[in-house]
Amino acid sequence: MKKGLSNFFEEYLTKNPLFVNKKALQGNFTPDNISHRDEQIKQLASILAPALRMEKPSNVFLYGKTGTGKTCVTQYITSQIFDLSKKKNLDLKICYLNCKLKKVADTEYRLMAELARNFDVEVPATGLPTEEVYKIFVKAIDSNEKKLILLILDEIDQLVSRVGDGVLYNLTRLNSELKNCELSVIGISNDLLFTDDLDPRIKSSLSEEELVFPPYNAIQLQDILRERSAIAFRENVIESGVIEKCAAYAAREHGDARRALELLRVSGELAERSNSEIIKIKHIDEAEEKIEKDTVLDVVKTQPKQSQIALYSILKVCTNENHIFTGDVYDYYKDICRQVGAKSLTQRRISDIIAELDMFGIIHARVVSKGRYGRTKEITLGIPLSTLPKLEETLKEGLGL
DNA sequence: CACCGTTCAGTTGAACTAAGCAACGGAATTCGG
DNA sequence: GAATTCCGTTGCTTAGTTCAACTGAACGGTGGA
Repeated sequence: MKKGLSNFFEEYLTKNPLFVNKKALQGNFTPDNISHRDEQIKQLASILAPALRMEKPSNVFLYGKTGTGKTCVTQYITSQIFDLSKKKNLDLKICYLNCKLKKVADTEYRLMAELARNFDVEVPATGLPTEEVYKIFVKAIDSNEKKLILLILDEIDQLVSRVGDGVLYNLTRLNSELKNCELSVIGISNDLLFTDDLDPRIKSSLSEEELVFPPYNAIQLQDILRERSAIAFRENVIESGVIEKCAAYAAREHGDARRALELLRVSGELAERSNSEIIKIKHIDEAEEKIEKDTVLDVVKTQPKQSQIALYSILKVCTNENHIFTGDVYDYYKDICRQVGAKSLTQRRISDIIAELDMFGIIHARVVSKGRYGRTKEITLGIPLSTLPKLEETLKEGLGL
């Protein structure tokens, strides 16, 4: 047994790996050149260029669906600016914040607290007035030397939909309060119509410039995949047609490049695991399934207990009927709570939780009117049937059922 | 048949509450002289 | 007497609750053709 294991490891090491540099396919990788985004790069670069003269660049808004390169382009440009500014000894600071992350930047207080922490100031998680946190932040950045800050707010639409646009107003107002310091905001939004229901004053001051990132088409995705795979894999390990199929998959999903890359990476991992010398088309199908399963499980595991109970109820009710509504779920939910020994929340809250689960894409909840028989949310599962058993098992385990 | 008020089962927004936390200030304790 | 520690109070955020207004199409009744 032991012998077998060490043999296995030895064999593993002598095997020719498919990957040379797996990082190139991972989400946070910023490549040296980004294809099919020349226009956006040029524009964003020229908008942000004044930073290198220590002049405040205009505020910018970037729109585009997920995986269209918004974050990638921004990070590429800002890191270049940062490098250059370092060489020239400029006091330039770049803050990147993802507003979607729960418990990090999903309220005004937490956003400011997190910003302040970026400047090495400790801010308690609660207890202070938000106004006070603003003061702390201002004090932290507005020291004697002149300074320029580029604030990148990713998924800013999430923040605004949760807490309203007052935050943005306060942010823009901040500049007038700062004496030696200037602050530019780069807002990144997945929602193209985001600014429509924004206070016009905020809109005009915050989106002085706007950039739209169109989705990639299949051909462009292929280019990107080829480029990255050239870095990531050894030569000639990809069966012909694999790239094309990956691209096609992702193009179907509104041209999401991140997804395409992940698909290719996981395909590679699966191929390697199955001792295949090359990545074959069948690995893509396996990868597709695995990604779906993994992301869902990942999201579910990190959900608070109450959400898990709610989801479990939905799952259970769903297996019996195909059209299910909030009321059914809530009844079942209360049962489960009793079984688990958890305090059951009100229906009001469950309604919100269902909406949250919908946002994660695990379920689809649609408000329907059933005429005289009321108005409710119609809930359907948003995940493939193949992941159901595993999901149910995970939930059961997490809840101790 | 077309029109219209009623009705249901939640949805949705707003005000409110409890739990945790921080800061502030005064009281109690400690300490060195 | 000064410095330090220790509560108690006040005021904040946040998650969740309570309250109440609102919703929108099917139902069922009415009236007109």
